[in-house]
Amino acid sequence: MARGRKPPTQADPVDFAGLRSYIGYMARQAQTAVFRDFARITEETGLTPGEFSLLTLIGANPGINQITLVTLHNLDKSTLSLAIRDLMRQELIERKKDSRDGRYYALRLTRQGALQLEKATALVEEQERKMDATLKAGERAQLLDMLRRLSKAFD
Amino acid sequence: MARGRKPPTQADPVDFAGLRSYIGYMARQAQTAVFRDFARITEETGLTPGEFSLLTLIGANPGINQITLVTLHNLDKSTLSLAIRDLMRQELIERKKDSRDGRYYALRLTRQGALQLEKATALVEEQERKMDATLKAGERAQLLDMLRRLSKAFD
DNA sequence: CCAATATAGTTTGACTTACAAACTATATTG
DNA sequence: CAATATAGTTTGTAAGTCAAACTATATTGG
Repeated sequence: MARGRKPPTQADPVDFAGLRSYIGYMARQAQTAVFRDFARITEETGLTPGEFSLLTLIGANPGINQITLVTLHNLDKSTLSLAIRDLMRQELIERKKDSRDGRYYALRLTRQGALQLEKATALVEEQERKMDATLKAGERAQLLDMLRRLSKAFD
Repeated sequence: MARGRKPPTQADPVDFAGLRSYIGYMARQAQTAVFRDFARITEETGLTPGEFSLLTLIGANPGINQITLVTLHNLDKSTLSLAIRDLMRQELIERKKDSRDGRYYALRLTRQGALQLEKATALVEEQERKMDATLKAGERAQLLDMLRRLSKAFD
């Protein structure tokens, strides 16, 4: 073994230019790292990151409608419509027409949905602990607050 | 005007459950907010966020090859191959075979690429200043450092 | 030297996520 | 009741991603 190889990539150190001083760039790097790690959770539960947060919101707010979810997540309503359809097909959520206003659906978790959400939540908490390991005391709260402010900066 | 409407979405406050205490969730929210805002930059320069960071890296490291970019950005080499093809078609970069090892391409910005990058960089700096407006003194450096540590947590 | 193996990069196919526009259906109000 | 607004669906399109099979070039043990 061990034939036909060369130094792993570049011998010279790479110049990141200003890239690493951009919050936009670093936020993307962090976010894609988290998502790559989430693949493990997806394997075990069948839930993608987006599905996980939708189920969490529906679980905590039974009877919530799609348009509310749309504003919370800043997605297009057509995008959400497809996501909801998939969750219905997987029988993780169910819905019925609002009796007072037939334009709305009231969304709820199914028994199976609540179960899957519970499993996924445990794994997500684990993932969060892994992140905590890289943070000092108090930094988590600070980070969350800064991220919240950043999101609001572009409203 | 003003007919057939109702309260904007949900009257009751929404329960975010644990969602807002998850770094994973908040990082995604912040990142998508930044990307939505980047649309303005894309309109003016024709560059997507991914193209911007590729051009920045190529600009700062003339002669860099694709496999190095792949490891820096954690993408699949096939994904990068397509991105490079598009940048070539737009004539923002050019490449020539490494004379010592014909498997490598040496990538460089074209004159046009350097120009577009310069324009986009100015707009990105502006975007960063907008984020700074939500941060207190010293927080930017702290945030960048935490994001860097998070990325490394999942290596 | 050359066969075997490793590496750089491309092509193709599939999948995911997203948005926009046109549509259906229901509700409100002048 | 006609006009308008809102909730949600369908369809088309595009970007971004990965994986596998492929081409081409390079290295090295025997």
